[in-house]
Amino acid sequence: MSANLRDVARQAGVSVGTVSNVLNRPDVVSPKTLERVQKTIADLGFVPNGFARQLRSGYSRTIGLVVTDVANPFFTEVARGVEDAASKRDYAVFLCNSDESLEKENKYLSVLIQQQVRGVLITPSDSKSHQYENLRERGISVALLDTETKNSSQCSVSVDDVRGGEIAIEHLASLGHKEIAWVTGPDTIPQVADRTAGVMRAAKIAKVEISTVRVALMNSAQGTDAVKKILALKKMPSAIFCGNDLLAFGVMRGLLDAGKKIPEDVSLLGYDDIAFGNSAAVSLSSISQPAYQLGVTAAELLISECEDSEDHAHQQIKFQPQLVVRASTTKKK
Amino acid sequence: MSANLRDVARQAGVSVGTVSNVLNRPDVVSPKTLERVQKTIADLGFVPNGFARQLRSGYSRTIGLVVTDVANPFFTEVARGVEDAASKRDYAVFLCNSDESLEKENKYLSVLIQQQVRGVLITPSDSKSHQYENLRERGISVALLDTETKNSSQCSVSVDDVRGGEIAIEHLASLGHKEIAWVTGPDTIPQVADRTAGVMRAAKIAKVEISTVRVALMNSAQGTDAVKKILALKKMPSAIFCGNDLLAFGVMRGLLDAGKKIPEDVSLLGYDDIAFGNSAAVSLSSISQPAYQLGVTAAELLISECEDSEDHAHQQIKFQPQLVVRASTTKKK
DNA sequence: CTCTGCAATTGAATCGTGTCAATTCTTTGG
DNA sequence: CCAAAGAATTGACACGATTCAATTGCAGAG
Repeated sequence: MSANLRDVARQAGVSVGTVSNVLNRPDVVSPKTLERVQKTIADLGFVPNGFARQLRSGYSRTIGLVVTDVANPFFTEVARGVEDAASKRDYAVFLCNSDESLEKENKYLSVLIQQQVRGVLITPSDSKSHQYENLRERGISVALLDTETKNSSQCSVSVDDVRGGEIAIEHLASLGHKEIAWVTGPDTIPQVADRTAGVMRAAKIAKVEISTVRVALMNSAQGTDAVKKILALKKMPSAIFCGNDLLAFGVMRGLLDAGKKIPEDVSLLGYDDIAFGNSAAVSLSSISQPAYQLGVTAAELLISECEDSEDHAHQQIKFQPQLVVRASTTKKK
Repeated sequence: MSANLRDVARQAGVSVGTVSNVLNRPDVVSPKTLERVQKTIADLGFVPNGFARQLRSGYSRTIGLVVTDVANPFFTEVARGVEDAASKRDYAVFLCNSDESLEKENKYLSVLIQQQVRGVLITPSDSKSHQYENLRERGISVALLDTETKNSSQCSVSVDDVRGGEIAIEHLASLGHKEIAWVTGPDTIPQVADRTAGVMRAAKIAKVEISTVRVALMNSAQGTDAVKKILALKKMPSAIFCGNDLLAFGVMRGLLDAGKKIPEDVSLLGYDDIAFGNSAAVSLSSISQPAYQLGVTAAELLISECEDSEDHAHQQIKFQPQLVVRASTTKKK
């Protein structure tokens, strides 16, 4: 059996209260007892029992992170940010993967409630879902990640996806492209909806024609599938903009297999700017997002909300995306 | 405040013990008290407090997963497998990222102990570490992931890394390469050590000369750095074998930047066969591992150990790696 | 030498549930 | 109608850390 607080107290010749103070308010303990007790703790390999702690205090030190796709490097970067920030404040993170399915998302939220997490950071897989209110009623803070919130009753950390869509089209239009394919997932995904809005707005201004090609999931395989649909369009676009980089890699592969040259025959632009981009067959131009920073900021915001829930002002933080030009986009010939 | 067991007992006019029985062993309670208590529970919206429950029972339904690099798609595949398998048995997963640092690993293990996880799945960042015994003494099961164990006192699920190293060199040797660079991380990482062993054994048999190039971390950036060292070798190798695909992508980039052609000037072989491989500048030949399967198997094994710890026989399961030839390796000219 | 005030330390009570020996209630066979 | 067995219920204690009112120790002032 592993040591508990009482064992430490006995061994160090002090009371349990003092050991507890050593752990939670070291400043009230005299330096020499502090040192002695700490040594005993180390000797016995004592680690406080989280349950007991939580039972007494009523709160856990865990948060949940729900993302739509862990296989997407963008989200692993976000997750690293969240984890580093959480770990700094001694929180542990449950990572959950919703695969863009509302059903899986709800299932994981139930699990998180059961685990009594203190807060949840979530990338919604759907724009409207009332489960979050349910969480708040149970005293679990919720912050939206990579999605902007309409109402100011919650925190959110996002990147301006509308602007991202605009930047992309502005870039392609400035290279002379007039027919552009927009390959992306369902509009129920908030980020997709926003990027689409930006695309359409910029297209109107730049007088560019957009052909939308929908896929069910935003991964590489579906990108390759999408190429068939693109080639079947009545007019072959001179540029393709993809909803994320994974899709773009799939599209790239499909195009190359079909004998198309990038960027000579068609320009290709991705979204997320994941690290693999410059190792791709054709180095991929993309819209960059501060993924790690996004994760860190969101975790800090959430934890601060958890701990000072009284005088916490909800914030909506929005980062700006940035164009990164590499080899896959070029002037229309 | 939300209702507790005592409130329910008072309201229903029974003792706390009976309410507890209603929840956990309904068969010993008489039908009519059962019904009455259940109604009271519903009326008060009572939900048992998980902390207290777990404190009393001593067990949680969580496991920890410690990997050396979440940014590596190989590990995200493994993680997906673990999560799916765990979720099927109603376990939640803490994902921790050791970044190949023993210090971070130990810190996370400590956090996991605090959270009273039921078991830990770990990819050791170092071949010798006694912390695991410590976990077992506390009743936390430990299974090794992607690493073979020497002693049979624990479960492990791994891929035959020695054989992987052999396959790689056999492949390159069969293409006529006689001087091969082996680019990899420190030998303290068990997988690296095994692959190195396989490389050396096969090299001896095939009479191939190996130049080892060490990097500190097995990521893409360090791969690019390693190219300088390769180019500085007294004799330029005709083939390069990398410890994982991320390294290989970095090396690929460095070589292309240096004006080398792949595979004409130099063949390049990776390890892990991650999904990006066929989207790379030169489609990457690699040694494939069943990552998802690895995760599923490990999680199932660990959970079965947790639940029948008495009559559980430790197993060491070993998968076989497989050669996948794409465009980056070819006959020596 | 005593008194005061502050710092350090103590340990019993507490959080909400599970357990189990003890107790009460119910049933049944004679 | 009684005794004994079996079923149902009770309630004190345990789990392990936190809290806080009470106590002890100590230095400095008078």
